[in-house]
Amino acid sequence: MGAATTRAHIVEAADRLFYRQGYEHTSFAAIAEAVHISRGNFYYHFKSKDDILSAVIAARLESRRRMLERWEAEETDPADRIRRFVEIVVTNRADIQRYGCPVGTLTTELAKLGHPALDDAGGLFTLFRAWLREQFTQLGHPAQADALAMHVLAFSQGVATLAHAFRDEDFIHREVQRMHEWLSAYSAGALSAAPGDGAQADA
Amino acid sequence: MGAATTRAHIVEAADRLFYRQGYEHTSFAAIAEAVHISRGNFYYHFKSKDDILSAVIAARLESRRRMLERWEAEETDPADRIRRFVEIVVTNRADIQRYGCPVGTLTTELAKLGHPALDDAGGLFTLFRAWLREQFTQLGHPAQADALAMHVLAFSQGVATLAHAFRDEDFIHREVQRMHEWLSAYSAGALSAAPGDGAQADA
DNA sequence: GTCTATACAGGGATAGAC
DNA sequence: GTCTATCCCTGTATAGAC
Repeated sequence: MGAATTRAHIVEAADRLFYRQGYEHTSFAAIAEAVHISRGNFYYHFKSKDDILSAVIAARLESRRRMLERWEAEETDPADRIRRFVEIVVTNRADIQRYGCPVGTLTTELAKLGHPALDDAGGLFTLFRAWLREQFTQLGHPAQADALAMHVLAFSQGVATLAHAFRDEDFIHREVQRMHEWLSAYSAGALSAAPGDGAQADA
Repeated sequence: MGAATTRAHIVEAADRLFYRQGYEHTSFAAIAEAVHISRGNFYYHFKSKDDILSAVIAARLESRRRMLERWEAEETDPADRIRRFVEIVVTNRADIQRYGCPVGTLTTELAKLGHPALDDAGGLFTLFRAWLREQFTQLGHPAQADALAMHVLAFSQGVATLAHAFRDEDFIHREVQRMHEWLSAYSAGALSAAPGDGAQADA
């Protein structure tokens, strides 16, 4: 097994374990077992546990970037792109109910640990925020775009946290439905019919 | 110093540290330093770290129960009681920006640890959920009361998570304002004017 | 590149003196 | 009730053989 693939396997296994068990709670022994290598061999590929975390965060960032690029290619209407984002909690409902949101839970944990990689992990939130902001701007709401982006992010975090706590799948579907209705007020069709920009669409 | 007060001091310090640093990350040494007792002396008051956690959860439950009872006494209108709940994220904005929501972050951590006290911690969510459900029922929405309660909980979790991640106070105020506007559709005044029950109030 | 053996630190828990 | 001393386990990290 080459070094490159072993390294990739470690990152992959660590990613999954950090998500499911948390970063601090995941030991080298657990990762080693998953990858089928010895503990000592880690240090040929990474110099520390923090180093693995950095690689995991970088991998997640890259993965999410590719996902957003795919959405942009597949959906031409910014409103449809935002709907895609909202649907994440449905698409990933099984994992979310079991482990919560990979972005939110990691950020929260690193913040409590006072871990230096917190800012890097926060980049995941920033990535989604900027992307959503861009979509709302294209929809014709440049002045409120960032606030709207944050609102959609808050939706996803709120749904993920409670779906995780209560293991409630119906709740996810209800909140997504509600979000889609809220979004329809900001889509192109409703916009042309509305006299104002957003204050009214919100009420 | 009597046993009762020492025990209370331990619970108090552990509560604060579990909130700020997380449960697993908080060592006996850290609690001992905060309470100014020796490590060994813990085991006169508690038989294990899990035992301290149980006491902390029980204390939080009792604290929140008293808070809700106070709100019920101070506000006669159920709509005002719900508004009180929504305002939590403003009232506690400093701590929330630094440490997140005490209920959500603890529940998420215990879930990742596979900790047996997870269900007890979930009782905090259940407490708020049942209380909010009761207020919405009194407002005249018995059929949707639970879904509305969950929606308000999701709001608070979403806001807390993002306010924590971005340390953004303006965001908190915007989302609270948005929530108050949404709630106004469910208050007694708007209800009598609306033909339907809730589908419309959401749009 | 991968292994075994091991050093070293930290954390939970116990024993027993005072 | 509180202390000190200590045990034991787990976890990260290193050394060095293969």
